Amino acid sequence: MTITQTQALDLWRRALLESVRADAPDLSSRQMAILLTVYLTPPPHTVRGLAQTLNISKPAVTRALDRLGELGLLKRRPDETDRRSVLVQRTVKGSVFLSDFAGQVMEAAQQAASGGMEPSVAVAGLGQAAASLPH
Amino acid sequence: MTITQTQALDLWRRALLESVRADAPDLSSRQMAILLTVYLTPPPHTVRGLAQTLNISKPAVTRALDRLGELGLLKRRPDETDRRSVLVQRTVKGSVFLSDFAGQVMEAAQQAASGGMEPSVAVAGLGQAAASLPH
DNA sequence: ATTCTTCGGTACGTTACCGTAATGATAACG
DNA sequence: CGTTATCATTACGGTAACGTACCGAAGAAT
Repeated sequence: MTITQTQALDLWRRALLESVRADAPDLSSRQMAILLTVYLTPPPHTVRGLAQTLNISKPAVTRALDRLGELGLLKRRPDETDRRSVLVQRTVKGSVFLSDFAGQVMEAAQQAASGGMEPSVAVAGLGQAAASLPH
Repeated sequence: MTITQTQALDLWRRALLESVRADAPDLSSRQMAILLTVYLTPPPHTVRGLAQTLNISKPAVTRALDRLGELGLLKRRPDETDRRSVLVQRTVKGSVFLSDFAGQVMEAAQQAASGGMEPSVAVAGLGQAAASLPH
């Protein structure tokens, strides 16, 4: 899967637009990153581990888990072998949510690849401006 | 560009992770959606138009433009022909920002396609759970 | 001219998130 | 044992976002 700069941005735009339009749970970047990490990365997942992976503070992870727990997209389970720790686990609802979201991204990818409708002007401008600067 | 469910989620995860780790301007979904819409969609862009496109309130757009303006990623220019309106315009800084971001997405797409490291277990679980429910 | 409509912005109260610092519980070590 | 270290969580103050409601300015209509 190799994509152009324009395709990358248009993919992101289309998927994000769907996500914003629907007044769905509106997760923050951190919440979404945690959710995806838990579902796509081998367990176990602890608060500390997630905090390190995302490079954010532990309380931020705790609060994100609170929120994702309320929504039923994730759940906590005490670690039997070390009762200080908490293991973050997947739920059916979370799987469905991510499955739906994946569908949106896939569709966005299709449309972004097929040109959609009007990439030419805007994209050309972006390419020029960005290429003309040392950053 | 046709991708699988797993590739879609892994792409999103990897790109998002980079974005979260770097303590970059940390834009909200709406802010990002506005930014991308302005850069990838033919002008003119007005507050009201953006509000309709994203299906959010006008004040939300105004505040998002305030923020994106502070960051220099976008700017407002009064419409000469109708001085009630404001035209949202691109900036060099915004172009560079999106160009960088596109790079992250492209890289994430590469890695997601090549399997990265350990998709098997987690992904299988997701597929099963999601497929087993009527949603 | 006087209304009516439409534009973006402001005011207000609410909600949610952040990071730092402190707390409680468990484990590990002397 | 007692102490220290390591979990996650809560407390706190600050910041930023939300939506509803309202406002002044500017155009359109009569």
